Order: sequence, then structure tokens, then C-alpha cells
Amino acid sequence: MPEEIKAIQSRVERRDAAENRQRILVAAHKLFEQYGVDQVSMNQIAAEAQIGPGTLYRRYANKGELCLDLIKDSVVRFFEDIEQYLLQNQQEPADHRLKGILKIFMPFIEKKAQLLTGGKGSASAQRLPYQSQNPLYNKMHQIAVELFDEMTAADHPSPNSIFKADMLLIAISIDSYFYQRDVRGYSPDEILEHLCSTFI
Amino acid sequence: MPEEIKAIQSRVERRDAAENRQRILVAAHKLFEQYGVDQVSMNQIAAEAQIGPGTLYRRYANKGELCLDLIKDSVVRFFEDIEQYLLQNQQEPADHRLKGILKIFMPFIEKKAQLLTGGKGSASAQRLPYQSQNPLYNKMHQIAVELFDEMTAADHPSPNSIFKADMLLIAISIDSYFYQRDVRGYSPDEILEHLCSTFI
DNA sequence: TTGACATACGGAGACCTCTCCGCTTAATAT
DNA sequence: ATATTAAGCGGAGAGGTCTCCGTATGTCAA
Repeated sequence: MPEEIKAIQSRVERRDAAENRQRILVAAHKLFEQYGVDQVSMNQIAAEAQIGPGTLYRRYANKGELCLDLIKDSVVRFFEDIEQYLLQNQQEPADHRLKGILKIFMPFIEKKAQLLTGGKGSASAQRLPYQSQNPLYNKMHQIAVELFDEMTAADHPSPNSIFKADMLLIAISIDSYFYQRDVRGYSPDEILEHLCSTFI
Repeated sequence: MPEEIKAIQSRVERRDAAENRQRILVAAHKLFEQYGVDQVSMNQIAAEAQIGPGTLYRRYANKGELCLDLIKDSVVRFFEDIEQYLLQNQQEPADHRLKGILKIFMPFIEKKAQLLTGGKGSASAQRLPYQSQNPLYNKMHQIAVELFDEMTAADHPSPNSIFKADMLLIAISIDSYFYQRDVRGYSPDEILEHLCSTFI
């Protein structure tokens, strides 16, 4: 019996562990707010949370993971927004809907940029936009693929749509986005227009 | 007199400095070869070169710069290849030439991937493909812009071409390229085809 | 309750990046 | 030859990431 239960509920978080997790989140939030994500070290966070570095790293292998945990809720809300938008615009053509999604996406990454990239200096660092292979990337990708497929009337996972979706997402990765904004000097709207004329 | 000469020849490299530079390059090359770029630290390089860390950092602010210096010659040769290709294919349509350039470019980044990204874990790290804003990126960009302009018969620096060139280059950035190859499982040729159908 | 034990803790420490600054030395003018 | 001096050197050290492992403590079965 016990083994089965354990297997199912896959381990309960210990009380002290849960408390420490809270302390970490609070400490990180405070320090990030005050100094900016880049300027805060894992050490500082551990100190502020009054735990040892080992305890911090046991939970978050690097600052990126911690950041991701910190914005988990925003991400959930973001996808709810997307879902709602898609529902309310079902009758619009796919290209229009994709543009609409980008319009929601861009302010989001602008607002959460620091946390999304999460201090990229790290040995066990991550590849690709928004440390790709994370849920955010994959879910956005899936949505984009569906819309591209719909545009070309292809059956669902068309290789071409998969590729285009990858390209679109990398094009609005944090780095690329801020490059266009800060170096090329485009406004968010201009970026959006360019994206559409290139990819849609 | 002396001041004028100094101003003109803008400083001569001191003999000991030149020697150390050589030692660094040799040491780095050896260690990179043996352990892989990522696994070699600046400290190790300094030790192998028998110089202090300060001396190493005085010349190269980070591993990326050192890597770039290490492949400077390959980059020059690469652009000579491009130039020659463009010369020999002047009569071909612009899209064909762009594809040809990608065909030269892809093996190049495949071969030099490690050195081009140059151990990305670094505080003063770099943005964008091939630590963008470096000569390689800018020159490739310029070439792509010209070809895009030619395709659309636009006068030279058309905003649209500039954007498309940025997107194309980011699409074949190391990260993106190896993502397509290793995660999506495409062969270089397939990637090339997809790139063309998306961007050209 | 009380073991038993999986989980979690914490800090010492290995190794890293990068800076600072007093000392050294090559190049030049005299 | 010698003095001057700017360029270069090197290593101590501040502060970071991340690991390892002996110790402590929740949790659960009995």
C-alpha cells in the first residue's frame, strides 16, 4: 500500500523544504526588484533567504530556473490570455490571429525580459530563446504551428510549419527583440509589422 | 618629430608583449584541441602559456575574444571564398546567389562552432549570433542586405531587407542551427531548403 | 511514541572570472 | 650609455558558481 501511494502522489514536499522555498522566492523577488536580475548572485539570494548555498542549489540548479519559478504564474496567466483571445477570434483568418498573438506576446516578453533570460552567465546554461525546451517555448511553438498549418491548409504537424514556427519564435527571442528595438531602433509596432511581412 | 611618428604608426607592440601573445594563442589552441573550448578556463590557458591571469585578461577581456582571434584567419579566408563565389556567379539571380552563400556558410559554422560561440558563460558576455556586433555578423549582414535588395529591386539599404537579413542570420546562428540539426533532426541540406523556402 | 530512513540542510572548499596596483622592462630621447 | 617613461607584467584577492558530504530533521509504519 504505502509504496503504491508514494508512487502515485510522487513524494510530498517536506515542511521545512516548503518553507525554504518560500524564503528563496521572497528573497529573490526582493533582490531582483532592488538591484536587477543580473546584479544579484545566487550567493546573495541564499544569504538573504538565510539558507546555505547548497540548499539553494539543491532546489534551483541555476538562476534561470529560479527566475522561471518566479514567473510561473505570469506565464500561466499569459497562456490564459492567449487561449481567450483565440476563442474570441475563432472566425478571423489564421494570419490575423497569429498577429494578434504576437501583439500579446511582445509586451509580455518586454515586461519579463530580465526574468525570462534569467542571468545568462552560467556554466550549465541554456540554449535557445527563453532557455528553450522550456514549456513556454514549446507551447508557443505548438500554437504557432497550428496556425501556420491552418494558413496553408496543411494537415496538422507539417514540417514546414514546424520550421517556420521555430524561426518566428527565435525571431522574437529576447535577444533578437531587443536588438531590433535598441540597435535597429524600431518601435514594438514596427517590429510587429516587419515580423508579419517576413513570416506571415 | 617623435610625437608625429608615434601618432602615425599608432604604437608598436612591444617585443615581450608580442611574444606573450604568441604563447597565449599556442596554449589556447593546444588546450582547446585537447579538451574542447568549453572545458578550458582562462586560468588554464594562462598557466599553460606561463603568464599571469592579469596578463591574459589585459589582452583578451574574455574567452570569446580569444577565440575570435584564434579564427581570424579562417574568417578572412571565408570571406574570400564568399567574394570569389559572388564574382563567379554574377549572372545568376540574387536568390540563387544567396542560397549559394548559405551553402558555404553552413559548413563553416559547423566546423568553427565551438570557437564562434567561445564559451558563452561570461559576465561581460555577448549578445546575438556569433556574439553579434562583431565583424563576421556585420559583414554577412551587409551581403545579405544587398542580395535581398537586388531581389526586390529596392534601392540599397531598404528597411525590409535589413530586417530580413537580421532574421536570416539569427536563423542560422549557432544555437538555432544546432537546434534544428540535433533536436529537430534535420540534415544540413534539409535546413538549407527550409531556410530558402522561408526567407527567400 | 518511537524508530527508521528518505530528504533536506549548510558550509567548507575547489575552481572560476576578472580587477587592481606595485613592480619591471622595452623603447626612445638625449 | 643613461635616464625617462609608457606599456606590460603578475599575482593577490574579491566575489562568483556549484559540489560534496557529514549532520539534522520531517514523515510514516508499527
